[in-house]
Parts: sequence; C-alpha cells; structure tokens
Amino acid sequence: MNPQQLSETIVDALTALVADGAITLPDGVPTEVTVERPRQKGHGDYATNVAMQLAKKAGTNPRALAELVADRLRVSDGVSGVEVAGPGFLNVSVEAGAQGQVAADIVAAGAAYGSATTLAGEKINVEFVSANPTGPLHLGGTRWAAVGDALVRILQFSGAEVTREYYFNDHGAQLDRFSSSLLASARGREVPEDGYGGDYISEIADQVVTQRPDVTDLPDDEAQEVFRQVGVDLMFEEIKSDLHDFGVDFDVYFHEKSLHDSGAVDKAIERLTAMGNTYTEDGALWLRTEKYGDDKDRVIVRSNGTPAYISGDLGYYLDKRERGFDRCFILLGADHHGYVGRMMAMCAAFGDEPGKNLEILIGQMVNLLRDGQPLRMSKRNGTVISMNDLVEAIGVDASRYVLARYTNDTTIDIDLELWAKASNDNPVYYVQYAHARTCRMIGNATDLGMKLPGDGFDPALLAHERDGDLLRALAEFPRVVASATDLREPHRVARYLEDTASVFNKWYDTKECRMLPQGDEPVTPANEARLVLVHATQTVIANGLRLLGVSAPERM
RNA sequence: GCCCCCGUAGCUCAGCUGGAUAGAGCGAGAGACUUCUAAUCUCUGGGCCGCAGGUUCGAGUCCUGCCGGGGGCGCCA
Repeated sequence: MNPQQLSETIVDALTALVADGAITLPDGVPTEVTVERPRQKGHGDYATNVAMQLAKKAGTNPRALAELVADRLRVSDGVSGVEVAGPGFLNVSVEAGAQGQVAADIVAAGAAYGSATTLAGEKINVEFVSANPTGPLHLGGTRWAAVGDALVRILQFSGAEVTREYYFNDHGAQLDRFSSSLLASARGREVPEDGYGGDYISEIADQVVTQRPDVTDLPDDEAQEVFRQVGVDLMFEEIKSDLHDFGVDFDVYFHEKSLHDSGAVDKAIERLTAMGNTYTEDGALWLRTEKYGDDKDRVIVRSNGTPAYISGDLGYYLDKRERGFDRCFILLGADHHGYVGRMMAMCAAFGDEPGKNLEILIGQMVNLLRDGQPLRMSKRNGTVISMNDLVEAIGVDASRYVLARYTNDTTIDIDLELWAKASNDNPVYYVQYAHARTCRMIGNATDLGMKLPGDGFDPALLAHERDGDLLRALAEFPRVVASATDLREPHRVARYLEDTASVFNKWYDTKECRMLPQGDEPVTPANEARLVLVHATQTVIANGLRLLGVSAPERM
C-alpha cells in the first residue's frame, strides 16, 4: 500500500460514513485527502489531518470525526492499526505485506516509476539560458541550464510535451559592443567603453582574422561588420558546444532578428493596436501595460522609428502561442525580475491569462567561494566566471547537481573545495554512491545465482522497521515528482534523493536486513525479498538522477 | 523613493504550499571496519525560526509594519 492508495482508502471510508448517515458533508466528500509521513516515530506509518479539515463542515469536533473514520479504517484491507491522536490526527499503520508490495510494483514499473499523465496533452515551451553570444556562458546562465533542463525532464515525466528553447538576441546594440571589442582587440586598441575584455575576445578575434584575412585591410566600419557576423557565429557555436557537453541540448534556437525580418513584430503590434492597447505619445508608440498591472506604460517603438527591445518579446510571445504552446515558461535571472511586470501585462494585453499562458520563474544569483571568499567578477576585465570554469573545477555531475539542489529563490554560494571532493561530504557523491552500492549488491546476488523471485515474492517478509522505512521512502517518489512538477521546483527531487540514499544506507547497515546469505547459508525467501527491495531502490535513485540530468554510475 | 528575493543550529540549507516535541548535512565530541562498497553507519551536544503586532482550534509557513543583506527600477539590451 502506497500513500495514494491509503488516501483512496480514507476517501472510501468517508464516503461510507456519509452513505450510512453517520456524518453529513455539505460540500461532498473530497476526492483526495492529505496523507503524510509523520516525522515522529510512534505516529504510525502515515498520518492524515482529514478529521481536522472536515470537522467544521461536518458539524462535529475533530476527535469525534476522527474516531468515526478510525473505526472504518481499522477494517480496511492493508491497514493494521489506527490511532486517534492529539487534536484529531489519524495515525495509520500499514500491514507489512501491503507495504512490501510497493517494492515489486516499483521494479515492475522500472524507468517509468514516478512518471504520471497529469500533464498529458499539455504543450509547454520552456525558454531558458538565452544568453547573448557576447562571451562564454556565465554562472547565472549555467544555473538555468541545470535547473531548466531538469524542469523540462520533470514536466515530460509528468506527461507534458515540452520544447526547450533558447532566445538569441542578435538585433540590438549589445552585439555592436561585442563586435567593436573584437575589432579593438584585432587592431591592438584599448577595450572600448561598455565593451568586453578578456582572453576570449582576443581568441575569437584571432579566429575571425584567420577565417577572413581580408578583414585586416578593411576600414573600421566594414571590418566591424565582418567581426560581427563571423565572431557571433563562432561565439554561439562555442556556447552550444559547451551546453552540449553539459548535457543540455535545445530543440529551438530562436533569433530575435528573424522576428523583425519576418514581420512577426509588426503583426503583434497590429494585434495589440486592434485591441486598443497601444497609443502614440511624444512621437513614440506605447503599450498600455499599466492597465494590466505594470508600474507604467512601455515604449515599443521609439520616436526615431526603431523598435524597442520589448517589441521583440511581443512578436516572440505571439509566435510561441501560434506555434501551439498553451503554456510558455520563461526562466530569468534575478537581474531581470523587473521585466516580469511588463511581460505579464503584455500577456494580458493579448487577452491571455498571466500565470497560466505565461509563467516566469526567477532564479537568484550564483557565487563561487574559494577559501570562504567569493570570487569577484568583472565583465570589462573579462574575469567573468564561466560554465567551463565551474565544470573544470568540480565536473559536470557536481555542477548540475549543486545548481539544481536549491530553491530558485536562494542565492547559491558554491564552495569549490566541498563540491570538488570525492567524499560523503559532497551530496552528489553520496547519492551516486548509494546507487553504485545497489549495483554492486545486485551483481553479488547474481554471482550467487540469486534471481528476482517473481510470483514467489513474499512482501510480508519485508517486516523489519528498517524495511518499512525504506519502503515508505521509495513510495514517496511519485509524490515528490508531482510536487516538483506542480511547484516547478526540481530541487525537491535532489533533496528527496539525499534523504532516500540516507535511509537506504541505514537499512544496509542493519544486520537483520542482509540481502545476501552469509557464508554457506542457503538463499532464503527473505534474501530474495530484499533483492527486490534493492532493485527498487536502484530504480528510484536512477530515475531521480535522470530527472536532474546527473549520471547514475554503476561503480565508484 | 518604489519593486523583487532572502533572514531557521557555529556554517550551508530543507521544511511537502496552516498541523503533533522545527529537521538534514558539515563543523565539535565519543564510537563501529575478518564488510553485502566504511565515499558508510551509531551516539552526544547545539534554536527568542531577524523584530513587533494581527488572522484561528493551531503560524517557521498567511497579512501589516519595522530592521538587516542581495538584486532591480531607461525611448539600454
């Protein structure tokens, strides 16, 4: 019996009480009730607060209602005991046999265990990273590469059809600064005002000169155009390649320029104008964003006739919607949180529902610490810390894991010494080690000729307290995936894996729970039952790590 | 000035969207290796959940106001 099944059992009990006239619920019986793992030993295997939630509606007090439900639950299949405690909690103990069955169910589900169909039919566009190709991918973008990719995997696991998209700004002034910086480097000049410095600039400049030797003899303005075209391509290819090595591949790389060239921006502006959401003032065209909750209205076409940056967003959003994405996610760094108001207003101005058709997730900054001191960065000096710097310091798995294990609202300080360590201090190694341990155990079992018992599996043999702890942890996985999906919080998967790895290690350390027979002892049904449990653990950890894009090594 | 995020053990952070005696890892102290992989486990100590009010059966969680830290507020992108 897993938590979902217990929830259904409790709903059945409530339904029966209503049918018998024992209680009345004016709003009807809830379709599901909260079932949680109590923190405290002695509070049963599972607890529910349903009596406290419904007492007022039922016109009774929580404890009295709890007693009625308890009487019903005690005779339900799979339930071994029920106690009413505290203000009206129901503490439920589950029969060992019913609980042990979870292990076999997990093994049967395999790589699909934890997946769901709750988002089936949803077409979701997740836009993330979207860094301009004016330099190597920085740490903020790296956070989104890890979190965004994990989020996509989680949404897919919950049944959604998801597209990974990278929006590439190749229309505005930022690339002018990049190309002028390349030009300055090639001609041995100082870094221009608002320009970019650093070794990568001179490296790209050298590559451009190698590809286009003629650039040396061109006048500045023509040369800069060559540096722009060739340099941007080189830089962008480098970013794509770095992301690929990081395990992140986008389905669509969308160029802002194409929106202006194709008329998509004009079309969006026409649409908004037709809806009465634009007006002209001081020679500029404005969007009525304040009407939809933004601080103030925004210019979309400047008085000199050139489109403002947000005009690309208008065209882009409309384009996504017309490509059939009912839900558009945009993942932004905290330095862009000021855009949320106008983007949501834009969404509403199109007649869409902010928060539903458009969701914007904000991630806080990332700092690297060495010897407890943050590493300082400067764009101009080219001392920005890149994804490659992080990967070189701690590896891809640790990088992805550390970036995905915190809430987006938390500023991350990465202690390079800790995350480079191959020890149990390092959470990613701790989780991976638990997986490797299951693989070794299964290998040992195979060497002894042990096989999964199949129909001969007796779940009631997983009756030790530590068996129960592990089974309940494994049974949580689908609920963790569900909450990570609903809340768009991949870090829940990482935290869950750490907890589950810990429960597994404690189980492993329990002499009564040995999976392998000792010495020359014959293989018992209990050994076989525990082999199922180890397989189930391996499945859960592997599935969880896969959602985070972190490898699950078989040996370490 | 206005907006967003954070404030929980010495440190780094969770806290399942209002539930029981607030948790984990690290650090500190004491233990367990003829092992199913000790990259592990066991035990001990450690807290006005920033402060003050409010909402209710119940608040780390929701509301208001302060304090402290970080980020953002352009006809830049």
